[in-house]
Amino acid sequence: MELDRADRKILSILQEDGRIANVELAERIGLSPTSIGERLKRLQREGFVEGYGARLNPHRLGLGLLVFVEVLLDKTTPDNFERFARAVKLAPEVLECHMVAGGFDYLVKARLADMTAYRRFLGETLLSMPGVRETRTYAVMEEIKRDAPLPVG
Amino acid sequence: MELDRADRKILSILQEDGRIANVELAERIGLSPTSIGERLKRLQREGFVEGYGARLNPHRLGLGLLVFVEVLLDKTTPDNFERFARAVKLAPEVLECHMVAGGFDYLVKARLADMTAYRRFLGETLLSMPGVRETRTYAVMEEIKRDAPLPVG
DNA sequence: TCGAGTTCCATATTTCATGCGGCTAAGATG
DNA sequence: CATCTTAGCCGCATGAAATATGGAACTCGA
Repeated sequence: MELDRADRKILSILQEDGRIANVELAERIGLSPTSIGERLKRLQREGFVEGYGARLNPHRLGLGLLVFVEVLLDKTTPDNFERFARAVKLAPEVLECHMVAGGFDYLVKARLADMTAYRRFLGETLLSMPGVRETRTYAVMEEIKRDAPLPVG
Repeated sequence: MELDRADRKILSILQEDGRIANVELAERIGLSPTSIGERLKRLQREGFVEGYGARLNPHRLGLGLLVFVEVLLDKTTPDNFERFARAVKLAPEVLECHMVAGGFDYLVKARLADMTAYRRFLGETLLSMPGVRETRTYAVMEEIKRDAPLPVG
């Protein structure tokens, strides 16, 4: 399945403004609203568009601290990985978690109110997760680039 | 400015489905569409909602490789930081970039097609950025948790 | 008790999404 | 070359939704 120029434009615009009206989207691309609607439905059916979401301001919500945590597991039992993954998915503070190749096992991205909240999170949540042996925390001092759109062009 | 239970519910639902109809949002919360509309407009005006975006599937778009890169700068000139930040914002492969406290200066998150594309990106983009002294790359083997909603409850 | 402010709602108007039928162009087939 | 088929696009009509307006109920403080 190939994407033509119009498809990419649709995806690009929708990434920036997911609530744009179909008619406006159509005139910005140069096709009729009907065509755009059909294309968009196809893009969703084919799995290019997974959904839509509001972009919230974390600082406005009292989540002023962004941290990345490198996590090392005890390698003894292999199902430690599975249990750790399950625990991570249940923690609302954790926005992302990835298994990586290299000097550690998981990279965790989390948002919290402040350092006090982070210390509690580290002790009560992260270090209490099954199989966690060691963590290294990196607190973000400045967010240079945040949630950039995927390059579709 | 305080958020009550209805506000939080609006934000929570909109994070998951940014295109939900106002009427449906209203009945899921238990208020009239008019009230929900007023609240939503206020939430945008006050900066809680910054915008809306489509969630695209990176793998479907040929961006199968997710990497995190730790970057160290030459600390000689202070405006190196500023120039590096500018360069990062212009690179479409870079989805996030944060200045961190700890063993390195910046953490970069980038999506690329594959390792070949990453090697090109590393050489032609990252290492060519002003003031970059050293990088450590961590390729993601498995995405445990991706783009979780902010906890608003 | 009175007035101001806030929150909510019902209604009306406008705007939008969507389904349907028709049109055209490109490619396949005899 | 004629014809058939398919895909993509469009206009139009209909139903649904967003939004503006006016007004009711409630809170709070003077």
